[in-house]
Amino acid sequence: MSLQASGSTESRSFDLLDERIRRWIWREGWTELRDAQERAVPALIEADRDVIIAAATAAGKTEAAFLPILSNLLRDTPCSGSVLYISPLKALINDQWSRLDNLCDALEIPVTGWHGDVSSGRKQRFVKKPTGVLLITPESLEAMFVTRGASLEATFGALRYVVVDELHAFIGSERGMQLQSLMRRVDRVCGRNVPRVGLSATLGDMRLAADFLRPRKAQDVQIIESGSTGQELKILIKGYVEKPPRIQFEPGIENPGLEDVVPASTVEVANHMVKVLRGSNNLIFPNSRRQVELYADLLRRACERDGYPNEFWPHHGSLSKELREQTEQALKAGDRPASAVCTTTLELGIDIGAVKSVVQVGAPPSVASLRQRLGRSGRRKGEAAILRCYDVEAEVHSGSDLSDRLRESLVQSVAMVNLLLRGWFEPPRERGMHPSTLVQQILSIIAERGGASAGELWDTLVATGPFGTVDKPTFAAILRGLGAKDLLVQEAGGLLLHGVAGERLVNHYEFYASFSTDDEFRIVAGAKVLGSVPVSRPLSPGQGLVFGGQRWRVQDVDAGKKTVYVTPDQGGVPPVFDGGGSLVHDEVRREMFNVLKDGAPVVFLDTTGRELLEEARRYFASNELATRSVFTHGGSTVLATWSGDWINDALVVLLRAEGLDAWNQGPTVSVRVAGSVKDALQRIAALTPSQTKEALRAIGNIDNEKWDWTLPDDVKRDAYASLRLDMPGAQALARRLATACE
DNA sequence: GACCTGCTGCGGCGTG
Repeated sequence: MSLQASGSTESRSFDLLDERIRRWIWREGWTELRDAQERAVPALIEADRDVIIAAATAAGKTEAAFLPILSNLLRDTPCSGSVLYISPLKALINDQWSRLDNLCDALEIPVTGWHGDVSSGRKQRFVKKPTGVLLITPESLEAMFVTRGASLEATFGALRYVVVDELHAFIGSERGMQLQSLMRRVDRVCGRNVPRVGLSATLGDMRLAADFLRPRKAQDVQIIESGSTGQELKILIKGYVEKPPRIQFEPGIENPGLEDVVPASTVEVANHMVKVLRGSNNLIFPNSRRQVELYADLLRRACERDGYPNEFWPHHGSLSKELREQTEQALKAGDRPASAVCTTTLELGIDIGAVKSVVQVGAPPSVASLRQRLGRSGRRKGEAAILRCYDVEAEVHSGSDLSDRLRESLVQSVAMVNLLLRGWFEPPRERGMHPSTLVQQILSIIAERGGASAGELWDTLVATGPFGTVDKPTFAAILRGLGAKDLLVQEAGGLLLHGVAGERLVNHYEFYASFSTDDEFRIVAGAKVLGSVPVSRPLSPGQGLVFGGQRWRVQDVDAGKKTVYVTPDQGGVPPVFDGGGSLVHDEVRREMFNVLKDGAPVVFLDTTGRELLEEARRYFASNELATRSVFTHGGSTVLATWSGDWINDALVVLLRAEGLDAWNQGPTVSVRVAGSVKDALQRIAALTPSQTKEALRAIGNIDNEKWDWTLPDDVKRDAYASLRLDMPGAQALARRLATACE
């Protein structure tokens, strides 16, 4: 048997695969191995190194990893080795289980899915005979360490590979730190470094990804990067000027429709979408759950109005699993057109079939996110990827602020598309300390091993683990803090055990996730759970509600059961959700500056968009914003920083510590008090690192991550700064701005 | 105005 490699030389990799796998490939009717697959086989088949496979979506990454991995497992009959596959999503585990089971069934290799929705019987079966492929989430793996510490050696003794899917989704977050720590702990249980395999969409900085996969040995990670497909891209940004609602809200009006109370320009956008999207599958990203509900309702109404069956389905994290699956099914089914109005829930790799175009409402949260979204479109060979953006800009009047004058949202969209076309996107932010997750891992290791010494914890988590930026005094202070809160107690011999409070924390299932979530009310209609809303945004009886793509009225709120009961009705508006907005990167703000300074026409704007950009450029030029960075506007001193939010936020913190009322206003930072700004900037530029740390004391609520409440105050402040502020950047900026004053 | 992800063990009840 032989097979062509892509590029029509004979495939040598094919010959390396197990005969049963080669037979499976023939039966599937493959005529060649894709580039990434061809290169992955020799890298993985001996299980002797760490590998990253980075390739565009749908390039066959899963098979690239598993064909050689399974070939390796098949060297023993019956199969006695195992593979640990870690995924960020339960839905992805379910998808991958179907794909792998189809292949593994014929090979007599068991495939076990293990997450919160899987029965304990199936899990038990794997523990009894731990061979084959285990598909698991980081949280379920954490639970294994906490509740099955004594049997881990038996469970993972024959482990040959650890595969991490959607690697990029983990880098830079609490969950990423947890994953790194768990992988380290797996190695320790096995008494050797188990080869790691990272799967990802093309990552910008491969060194960063390698360093995440195998800290301290990144140089030994083999990188398999499969180039872009050279796919055609079609982009259009449509500009709109906001128009007031048809009806100003008055209590007297009976049941106004949503289309009457939202800005008329929003209805215009929705109507245009219906016109161009109907009849095909699309993804619509309006940036927030509230806007998702709003557009889902407007689009559904427009279909009803025109006498078509509905083609638009909502999808976001506060919808129940049933409603989300309904939307996924509609997209996948393929028997009639369906589009999802969604948040980042549909950005990751769950299987939703082919999508014709991607629609972005308002500026995207980041270039990386825009890129990921666009990767969902035009996946069939020869099809272009299509991006449609809608930007609604405020009507400008004499009192308008700078952001409106400069058409910030539209300019940000243009800047982000420019950067996308140039191949740039935000690198993951790796500077975060995440001591909150360190606390979780300390408590977890104590559960796993039935107690641990401070030295053992230091060794596993800091010296050879992912928390390398933590120094000894900080580590000791964290342990002392845990002791003071009765989370830890120390035995006479020095062994650390859980205190009463620690025991309670670890023995509850909420312990396993490294990230925190808000308290929520469930929304229930009859016997059906529709989803949830944050407790911080209460609903009251009688209120109309748009949710899950339909209209409801609140009948009753049971605060004890934390449940809101609704019945179908007309009218109402979508609920308000909580959530942190994403931060804009320095490079995006720099590009926005260039877009405004430039006179060059932007080819992917429509007529209104071009007019709006020209307006903004005229304002930019007539106020000499290309050269002036300090000026007054509407009674405030404006510092035009054109920096990202990490620098802007840090500058605000430092100005406030100087006693000035400052706030971050997007591309600029506004400072209210004139006159003394220059002195303040000069003082800020000269601050020592310990003085900038001191300035952090002025920040109020900095409990950011799940176990921050267990941390000493200054550790918490450092953690906050490492994640959200760029102090050195802000000081350099202050120096520049000080010289620009007057 | 502002995203997302995840979760065990056991008691109680009904059914074969």
